[in-house]
Amino acid sequence: MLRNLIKKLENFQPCTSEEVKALESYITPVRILKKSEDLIQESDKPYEVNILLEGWATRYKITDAGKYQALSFLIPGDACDVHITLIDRMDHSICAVIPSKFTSIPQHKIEEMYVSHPRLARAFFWSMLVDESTLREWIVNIASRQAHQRMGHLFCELLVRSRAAGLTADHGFIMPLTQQQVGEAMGITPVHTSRVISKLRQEGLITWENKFLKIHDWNRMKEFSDFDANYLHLEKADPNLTQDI
Amino acid sequence: MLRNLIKKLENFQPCTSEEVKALESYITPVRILKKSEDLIQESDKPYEVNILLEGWATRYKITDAGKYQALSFLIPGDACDVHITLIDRMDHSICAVIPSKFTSIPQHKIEEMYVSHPRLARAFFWSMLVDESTLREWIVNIASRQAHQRMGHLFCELLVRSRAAGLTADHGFIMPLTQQQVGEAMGITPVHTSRVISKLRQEGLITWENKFLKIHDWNRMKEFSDFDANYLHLEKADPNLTQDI
DNA sequence: CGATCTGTTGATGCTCATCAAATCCAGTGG
DNA sequence: CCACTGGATTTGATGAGCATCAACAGATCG
Repeated sequence: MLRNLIKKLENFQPCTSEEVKALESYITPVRILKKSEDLIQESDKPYEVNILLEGWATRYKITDAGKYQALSFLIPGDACDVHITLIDRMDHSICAVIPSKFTSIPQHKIEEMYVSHPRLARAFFWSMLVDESTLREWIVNIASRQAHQRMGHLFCELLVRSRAAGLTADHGFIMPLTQQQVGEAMGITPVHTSRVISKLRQEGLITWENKFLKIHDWNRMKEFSDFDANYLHLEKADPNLTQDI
Repeated sequence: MLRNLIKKLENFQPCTSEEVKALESYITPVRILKKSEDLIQESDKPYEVNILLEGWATRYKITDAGKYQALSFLIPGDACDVHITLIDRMDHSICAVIPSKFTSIPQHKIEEMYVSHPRLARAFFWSMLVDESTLREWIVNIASRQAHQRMGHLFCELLVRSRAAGLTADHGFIMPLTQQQVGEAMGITPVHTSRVISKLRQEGLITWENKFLKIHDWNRMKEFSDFDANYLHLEKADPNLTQDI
């Protein structure tokens, strides 16, 4: 059940079977969310560290002007910040983009983990650093690249992360987002998103059908999108994750 | 010497004199950086948690296309991620924008802190969550607000953070950045930055002279900029920090 | 006190938003 | 099984926001 999470953490360091067991003992019963249902909302008090088991989710905020802004996408194995319970109110919401299954680790189990399994705790800290690094790269992406590159960059990221979570091994992966949703992440309108994607298709860089996205020429796509996976901190992971295999 | 850092951490929870002493015992000798000198560069291995004592700094990245993108500004009292030493290579650089003084806490002292002063460690974790939240708000700011609001929002943030670090108490604060530098953060050119700022001045929202920025009408500025300080997580701090005092 | 950095202003063009309408598709109910 | 419905995507036309190029004024500094 925690397959993808463990696969992901093992990109930082191997997990012993004992650690896996400990992790399994921490988690709460599965919570199932329908499409478009919020897991937690801005201004809610967080009591546990959520983990996505199946499905896809998005972190988002809505501005006063009513604009919806996606902040990151969660894929199976992604966990929220281990220290999140320190804050009183969420500063953003998390929503299931398709029917999804979540579990969580309650606050007191986290503290138990610090003490009894510091190695495991470190793996979660690493994961948190990667999340933070990813936010920085999104700022770079949105602030300083044009829409075409920006979109390509997002697709590269999602491919590498899907590989790192053991969801795919080649250049295609399941991406159950609508064009509008990827546009909301990159700060462009659905209309422009459509134009950008049709351009990527014309260039022969991707195909995207039936929720399945395939990157045709990884090296050309990386160059086109100015993508460098350094920010995902997979230094200790299988180099194939970020290469043209 | 750690005055601003302690002031900042106390917005989360009070520090005992014993904790202050412990913190002081952890830190390394002061390192002085000249203007435009890098504290650490992308791809360097981090060995310690840096803390800015005096001056200003910026986190930044440079894209393949040669575009410089600022990712956040550091003011006195700001610390880098407590877990940063877990990663092998920095994903961004940090540069002094004016002559600045830094100190740091070495990796092994951090681990010592986890054990001997968990309360202190928690305050650092909180600070890290705020940094992450701030990155998310920057994404919202850059992706979904226009340049005028974006700039106003940045100024609001810097004022509240300056107050939270005990650097100012009213509506003015020292901001030693050039227009180009704030533009680099907001993803706009120096030319457009100049136009945006002259508009903010015309509207009577700010004055900015001799590195001193003053916000005239806090409530009007907040509304203009769609600024809501929730993301800085000052829930337990003095409410005046975010109000029109 | 020249040289360089910083800020200002004007003119022009590109990127992307907005408005509008048509097509395609999945899901629903009869 | 088919007609209906609402969402998702596509395409076209127009305009706003910001980039870019250029020139100049003011500030800063060795």
